[in-house]
Amino acid sequence: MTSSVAQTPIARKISTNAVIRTVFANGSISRADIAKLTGLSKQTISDVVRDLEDDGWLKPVGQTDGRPGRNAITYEINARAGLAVSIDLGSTKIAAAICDLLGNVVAETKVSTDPRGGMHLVNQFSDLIVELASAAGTGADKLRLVVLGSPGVLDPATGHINVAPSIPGIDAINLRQVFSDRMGIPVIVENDVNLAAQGERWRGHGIETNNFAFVALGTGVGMGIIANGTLLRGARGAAGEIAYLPIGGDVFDPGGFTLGTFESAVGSVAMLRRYVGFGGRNASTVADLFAAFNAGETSAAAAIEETARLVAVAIAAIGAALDPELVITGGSIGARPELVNAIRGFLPRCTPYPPRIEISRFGNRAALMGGMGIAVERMHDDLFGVKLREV
Amino acid sequence: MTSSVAQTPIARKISTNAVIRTVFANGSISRADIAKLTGLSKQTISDVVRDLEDDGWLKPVGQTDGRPGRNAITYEINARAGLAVSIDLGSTKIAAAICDLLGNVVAETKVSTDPRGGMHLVNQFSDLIVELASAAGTGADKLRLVVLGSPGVLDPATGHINVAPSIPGIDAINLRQVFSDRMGIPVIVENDVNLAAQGERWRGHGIETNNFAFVALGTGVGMGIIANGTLLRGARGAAGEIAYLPIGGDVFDPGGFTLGTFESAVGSVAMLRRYVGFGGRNASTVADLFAAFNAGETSAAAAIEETARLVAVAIAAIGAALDPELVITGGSIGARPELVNAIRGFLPRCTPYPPRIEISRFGNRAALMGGMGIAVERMHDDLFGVKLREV
DNA sequence: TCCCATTTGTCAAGGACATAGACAAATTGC
DNA sequence: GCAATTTGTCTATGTCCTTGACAAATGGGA
Repeated sequence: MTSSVAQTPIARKISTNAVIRTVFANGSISRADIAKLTGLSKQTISDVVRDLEDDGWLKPVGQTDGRPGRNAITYEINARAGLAVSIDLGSTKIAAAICDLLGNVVAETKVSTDPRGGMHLVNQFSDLIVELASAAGTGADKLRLVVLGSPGVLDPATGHINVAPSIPGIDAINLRQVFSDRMGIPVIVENDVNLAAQGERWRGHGIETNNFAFVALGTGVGMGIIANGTLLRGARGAAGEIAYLPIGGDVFDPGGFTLGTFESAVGSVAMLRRYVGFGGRNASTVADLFAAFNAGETSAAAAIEETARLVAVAIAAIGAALDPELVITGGSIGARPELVNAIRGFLPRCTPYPPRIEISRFGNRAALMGGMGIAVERMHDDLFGVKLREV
Repeated sequence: MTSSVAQTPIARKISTNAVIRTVFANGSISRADIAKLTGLSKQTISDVVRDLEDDGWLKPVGQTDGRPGRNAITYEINARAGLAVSIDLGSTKIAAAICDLLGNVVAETKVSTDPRGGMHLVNQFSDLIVELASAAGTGADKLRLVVLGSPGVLDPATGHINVAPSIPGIDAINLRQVFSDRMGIPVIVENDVNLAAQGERWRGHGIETNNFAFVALGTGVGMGIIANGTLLRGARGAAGEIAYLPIGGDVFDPGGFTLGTFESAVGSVAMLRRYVGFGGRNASTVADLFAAFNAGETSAAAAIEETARLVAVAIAAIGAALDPELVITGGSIGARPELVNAIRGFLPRCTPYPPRIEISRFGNRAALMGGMGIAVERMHDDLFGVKLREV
């Protein structure tokens, strides 16, 4: 009788959520306008905004001016009220950034990966975060979340990395758990190519597309799939593992098991082997090969063309299975316009409805961007999400 | 001031939804137990149940007995309060059924498809529905929804059928619109293989699996994909159109454009051609071919084995792209255990993580089941769903 | 300069919905 | 027959939202 505990938090949550979303969508806005846009009453908006301001989520930012009538106080999101970390773990480099509630990058850095792997990486991440937080003028205790992109196949339930050939010792520990315990905040681990797809979805070519695929071509190959607007992970987290596509070789050859038939046919090693096979002698790296191509060398052209042909067939297969509207390419090979143009040439000859092909908007920052996108989305959910009780 | 209009329907909607879900999940149940399970107060449950009973959604059904304390009145869903129609349109047969809110079939029938196609089919559907409603002891006006499964590629937004080679004149009209106007209730049009996948998801092998594919093998081939627990349609509704997979032939051969490379290689026509090529002479239909196989004929065995090999490669490709936990096969060829056993033999030799393979639980009723599953789900959503206003 | 239309934001009253606790009614078991 | 138990209603109370009135603030024109 003294005081009821929490009777109907749901109605206020819904209102709060509506207010926050409106402010996110409209930037600096007055309470009167929020009321008009949400359809809620002025009174309710005033109450909700007061609470949000008291808790630091909104801040008054100015006044309307120049129109008849009393000036309104305008409010906007206090972006610094929520900060999160995105880390892209690569075999040679680690990129990391801190972003705020609006997705603004407030600090970013890049270092060499500790070659000892395993727990040493956790230490490295931890140091990196402290350093970034300091650069952002805040404490590590203000961070709410870490999103970590890593190569390898991840168990979607636990975030445990099952196969990560290029990072030593990382499949031996439960990276998500260990790292989360160390930092004291939630850690989300996601495949780096999946993150790249999310990055394009968030602020890249996929921003208006609910069905697309991000295809990474480099030393290895991989794919991130956005279908119905959300990321596809598959039953064991191995969706998009196109290394194993039965294209470019004999799938019944047991050699394809370990390396993957398609990866063996279009990875950088295969491309260079192909170049040598065609008589090329002036390239020991993929960059060299493309330089040779641009210098007019026919063996380089042949190597690129054959690779493009196989990639086009793979995209045709993906198109038949998933019907994407768009395929975004990235990675050291996939980001080369020379290759992509060749793919564009082959595609209409092997599939009746070729998807559009674009090169990643973010280059090698795509995964980092995706991590930030997920972090922002997750922060919004945690802070303002309306969760209905499951019965 | 006279009376407020509809201030906070959301709280009551949430409570109502919780009650309905609890009754669905638990069957015959007392108000006191609903209160315990939902965590809502007895008072609220009594109010909500009274409203639901007044509107005909719940009905009292008995009393508890044998335990100490006052006996409780138990309630259950009034299944007949919502009826819907599922229709599976095939090139030769139309199957149709009426089901109630709980998914019970209350009337079912099967007739030959009107060969004139087009508008004649709408007439046929309409007559069929009146007849079924009468058999179910109700009027057609009690029906809330029709789900229609059809071959062909459907525009996910409009439900318009773009390509349906086996049904004449059906791509010339907006079937969903015309049929819906005729019946005066919403019509959902969905690809038949997608519906089959939904059927397995609802009450078949996919009931506990969030990531699986239904592969239909017969005169044509097709696939329905359930990923993250929901159906994948793709950008143009063509997800799962594995007829065009670059497997079993040269994808750069323009002939594959119209028929589809994979379909040309494993459809029933290809299978019979292959049988003849191996010297077989005793089969003019696929059923004959399997009979010949079971009689020990080697050319039949060879034809089946080669088909199984190609299907296994296709499943490997699908596995690489989607990582399903399970592949369910159906269709006149895909439902044959002889073929599926052969596929199971090939699969581990061409992919490192072969998915489980099962034959459809419902045979040629899978699409009809899927339509009922969608209808039931949609009725629940319409009747008791909690929709938050989008800002 | 003054007044008026316009807009903002608060106040006050009232309704819908939920909760908690008291209590009557119904039932079993000793 | 009585105690224990369970059901379901009644009463009181609190939160949240809405509506309409109203004060405060502002620009524009007479």
